[in-house]
Amino acid sequence: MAIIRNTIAKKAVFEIIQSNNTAMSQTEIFAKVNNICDRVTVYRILERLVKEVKIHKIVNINGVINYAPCNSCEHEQHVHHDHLHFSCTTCKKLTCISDNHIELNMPSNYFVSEVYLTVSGTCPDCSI
Amino acid sequence: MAIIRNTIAKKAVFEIIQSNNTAMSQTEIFAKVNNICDRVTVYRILERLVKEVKIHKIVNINGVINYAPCNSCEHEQHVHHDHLHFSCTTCKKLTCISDNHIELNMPSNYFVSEVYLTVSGTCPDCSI
DNA sequence: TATAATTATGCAACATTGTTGCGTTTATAA
DNA sequence: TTATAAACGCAACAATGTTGCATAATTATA
Repeated sequence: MAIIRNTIAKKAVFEIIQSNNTAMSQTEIFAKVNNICDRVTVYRILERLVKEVKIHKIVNINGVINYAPCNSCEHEQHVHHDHLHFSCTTCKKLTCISDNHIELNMPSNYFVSEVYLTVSGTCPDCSI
Repeated sequence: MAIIRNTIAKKAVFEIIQSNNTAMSQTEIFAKVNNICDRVTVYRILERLVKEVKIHKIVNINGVINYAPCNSCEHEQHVHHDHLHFSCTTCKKLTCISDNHIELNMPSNYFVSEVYLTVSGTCPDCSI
């Protein structure tokens, strides 16, 4: 079984994600690590953090993968985040918004592991 | 005002999307057009078809953009598709599934234009 | 403490997906 | 039939993500 190491770069990446109020892409995160580590290392750290369920992965409506901390969601087996993601078409920012639980009506034989509810539109900052 | 042309390549692309039971990526579509046209042309055709609301754009959980026909959704201003998208983690296929309407509980100042509900997991074909 | 094992990193190279500019071709209206 | 705008091909580029491999760093253990 793999032993998890908490390296300087990993701590820095996690810190950056947690202290931001919107979800961030790899590019944005890498821009903030200030060359502590390589671009590839950031990708690998993100992969590990996702696997450790410390952050989660969300795609915005343009297909760019974003990362957000797993604070609010005290998920049972990581199923059903009780929040939705707002993807602003103007500033491209992705924001987590708490919301009610979603009722699904799935046909049989589909095994559901995650629910992603993303809403696009204009965020308060851009609708002024 | 722009005049819309219905070219051979455009007809072919639309035909391919419509006759497939899962949403398709540009790569899959291009593989099927059999060199009628260039790779770039496929991108531009897809762009036009989206603008004409003949197809719509969905991202799968890996961030790859997929296209599906706008058959079922008799959308009012294209808001609220009454279906969800199932993104299979095994075969990566994206399937449209009809579902009930989703009730949203948005904070004020957020202007909602589109709702994307994507569920990931294992599809019937992969769960055997 | 020394050494082995394994985890994490850097670098280079590559793959995939999507975009832009520009000259040419083609479809449509008059 | 011809003018015009739309669509196209090609080349080049940009952004994002991945892989292989040698090296460095950390942890286990002898």
